[in-house]
Amino acid sequence: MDPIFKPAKQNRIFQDVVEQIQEKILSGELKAGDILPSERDLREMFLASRGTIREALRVLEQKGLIEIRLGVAGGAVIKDASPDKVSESLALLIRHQKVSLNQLAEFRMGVEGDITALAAKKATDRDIEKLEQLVEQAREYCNKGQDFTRQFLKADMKFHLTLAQISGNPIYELVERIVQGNIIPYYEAFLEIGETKLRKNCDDLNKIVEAIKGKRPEEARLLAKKHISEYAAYMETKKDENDIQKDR
Amino acid sequence: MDPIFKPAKQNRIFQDVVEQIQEKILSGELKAGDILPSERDLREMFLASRGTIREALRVLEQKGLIEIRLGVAGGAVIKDASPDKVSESLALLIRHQKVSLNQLAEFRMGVEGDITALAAKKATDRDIEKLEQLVEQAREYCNKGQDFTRQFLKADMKFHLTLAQISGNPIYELVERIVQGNIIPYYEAFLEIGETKLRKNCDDLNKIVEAIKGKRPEEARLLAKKHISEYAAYMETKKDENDIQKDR
DNA sequence: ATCTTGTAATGGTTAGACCATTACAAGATT
DNA sequence: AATCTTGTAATGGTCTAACCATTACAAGAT
Repeated sequence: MDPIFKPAKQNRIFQDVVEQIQEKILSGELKAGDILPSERDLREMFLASRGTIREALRVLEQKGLIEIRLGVAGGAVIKDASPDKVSESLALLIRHQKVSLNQLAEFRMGVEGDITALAAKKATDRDIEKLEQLVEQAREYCNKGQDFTRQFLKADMKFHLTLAQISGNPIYELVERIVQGNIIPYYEAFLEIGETKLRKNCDDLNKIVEAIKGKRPEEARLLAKKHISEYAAYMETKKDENDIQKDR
Repeated sequence: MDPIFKPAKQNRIFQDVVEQIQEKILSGELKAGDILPSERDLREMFLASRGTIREALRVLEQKGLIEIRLGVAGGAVIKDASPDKVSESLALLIRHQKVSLNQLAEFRMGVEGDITALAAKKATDRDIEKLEQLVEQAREYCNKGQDFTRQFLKADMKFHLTLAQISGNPIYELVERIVQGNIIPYYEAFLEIGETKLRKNCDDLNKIVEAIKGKRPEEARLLAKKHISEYAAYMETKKDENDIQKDR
């Protein structure tokens, strides 16, 4: 038998709906804040049943492209781009044990190094001022002792995120957000960091700022890598202690 | 008024279904290959309508946790963890945020450098053998002239992907796939690379392999960065030429 | 032994109904 | 006049019942 005819449509209808709407969003025809027609209107426009439209909306929602609002004047609102869903799926992968914390740390070492080196090249005086403020804040929490570990960690995260912003490349900012969103929850379980270690961390940050101030990218890179590396190693020992404690 | 009563359930039913099934998957109670009960059975188990069950299945499917098979003995099959969905959502973000090619190249320079340096540290004799084969193949396409640009580019991509695999860190492999999936489509529009440039590219790859063979990570890093950088710059000029041509 | 066909299970889709939530306007109260 | 209450209508959330499309498998035909 010769294949004279091509198979008639095999796609699921809701997928077609998803693609059409997604295309309009990505092309910019639909911007953040815009509201899609109501489910009943979409049903008429796509000539599909409401159930099918709703399945399409579930997919778009899960992709992070829309958000549903209830009530009159509600509906599917186009969302601004956000790294949340990337973070979510990465978190799923990690929970599936496909990626270890060590591998995440290894990746982070490379990326933070690149970010810091770039920041050292591009930082303006204003940027450096902001970094100094952040380090100052971190040191305050550090001086207040172990109880403020959480605040210190938040300041530390903010510091690295600011570096990513200074790098001027949104991809780095994105990666930083994703990594932070996935690493921190794991560490939060055992939130007790020795005071000596806290002080050491502060000194690290200070040195990094100094290197950036002096426009020495490669030195900044090495310092950042060392900072991450030691931090990860310390957390790993804490984790082991925690595991042993659990075994008892 | 005192808030004596808590608000009655406000969650959407399909979300509850998603969470219950997802939990069973992540806890390992449901393993890859297992099949969920049929929609009609799930409807009875969750005491929900089939439409609601189907909305939950759409979400789980979009998360990459299940896959739907048609026909008798079909149903929702639990999938193994895979980076596809991370890649997809990140690609969405990149398209949405309109990240520039230059920024993608800048990011790639850093990452490819890290990957190559890591590969130089970890490569086994077998790995190096494989890399040499890939370069050999690339050189063949290169010698056949411009018409084989596409094949050459594919070989070049394979080379970088292999480096990521050698690095032993799945995150790098993931990033490499994402970058390739997002960069190549942009370049494919103007697929004509000068023969001198092709040859230069081959030489680059050769040098990188040499550095890896000699276990010189930092040299390998620099070579890789230079390779990406020059490649991106060349493509940028090609792109400008193309734009001018369009304007006519 | 191989091909064909019927059967039943399962996902895909539809239509119509009703409930829950919410913005807003019209009316009631102060 | 200002504020509170209530009705109304639009919209998402859910349910039911039915039929279509795809597919594995068994029973029968060749």
